Amino acid sequence: MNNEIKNGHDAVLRNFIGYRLKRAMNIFSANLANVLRPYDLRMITFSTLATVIHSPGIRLSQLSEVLAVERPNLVAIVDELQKRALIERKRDQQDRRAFGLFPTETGSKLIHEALHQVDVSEAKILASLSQDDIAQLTQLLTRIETSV
Amino acid sequence: MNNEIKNGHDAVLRNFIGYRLKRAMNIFSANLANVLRPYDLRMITFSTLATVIHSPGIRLSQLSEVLAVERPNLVAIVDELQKRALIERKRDQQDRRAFGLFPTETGSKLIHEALHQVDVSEAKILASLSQDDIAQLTQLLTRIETSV
DNA sequence: CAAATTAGTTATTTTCCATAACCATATCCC
DNA sequence: GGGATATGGTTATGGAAAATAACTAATTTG
Repeated sequence: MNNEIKNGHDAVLRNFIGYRLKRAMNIFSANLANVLRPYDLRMITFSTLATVIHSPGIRLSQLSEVLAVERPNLVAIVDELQKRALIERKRDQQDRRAFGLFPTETGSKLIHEALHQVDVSEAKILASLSQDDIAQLTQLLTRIETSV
Repeated sequence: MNNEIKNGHDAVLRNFIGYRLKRAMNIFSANLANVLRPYDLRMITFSTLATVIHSPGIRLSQLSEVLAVERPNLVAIVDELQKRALIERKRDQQDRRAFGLFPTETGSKLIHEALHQVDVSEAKILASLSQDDIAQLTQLLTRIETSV
């Protein structure tokens, strides 16, 4: 209804790119949560599993750097995924402090299905943007990311 | 150093706009936290104060809608700002359930200074983008936001 | 006027994120 | 070789953020 009026109150904040990024991101993350619910995955378990699939043998500490999650907080995530038999920890024989993380067959199937669904749902959100728009957006976001 | 190698592990996730949005947003929000620290403001107190300045007399429930924060969670925020004498609650005489929120002189000065600093710091992050790039980005983000 | 709605609040829970401290193993370097 | 130092994973803990249920006072609706 009166979306204009309501949202007008945040006119000051709308001057900030950070604010707009957050609003846009909220749409994606709310959507992501919905899409992942049937798979009993959250954003962080999804990201973790997807990364392990892409980089089998990756270590928890590497995962921590890549996903920008503190090491301690990843332990429970990895535990959970292992308990559900989606990934497994294998002792590294060269460095016996470390584990390599590997997907199981189940985990692999699950994440591929989930990835596809996430893809589909993102496409819906972005339906009003052209391919060029999306490429442009991706590029701009990448430039922001690499600017630091 | 080997940023390429490390970040390469998230190649799967990089296909998602949502992931890139989150990464970009993280840069802004980490920066924002730093800029606001000297003012003893957090993102949420900053947004609240800025909105009250722009819309004096706004109600907590309106604020809740605008900022997408649950009502109960705003109570403590407003309490805090009021305790610090940055805003005040004034009973609405037409509707005596409600309060209007108004900035104090102190609050107004503080937020204007903070807003300026945030502006400056955002500009630094966006230094490598042209004005056109920024306009383009803003427009794309707005389109995403209004697509739902 | 009774019922339903709205504004604000309290209380509580869950999740998220960060920090400190620890054990086991590996590396450094004298 | 062996002690100091660093690294990988873990435990424990606390604070901040976000969500829900339920309550009160006041207003609106029928």
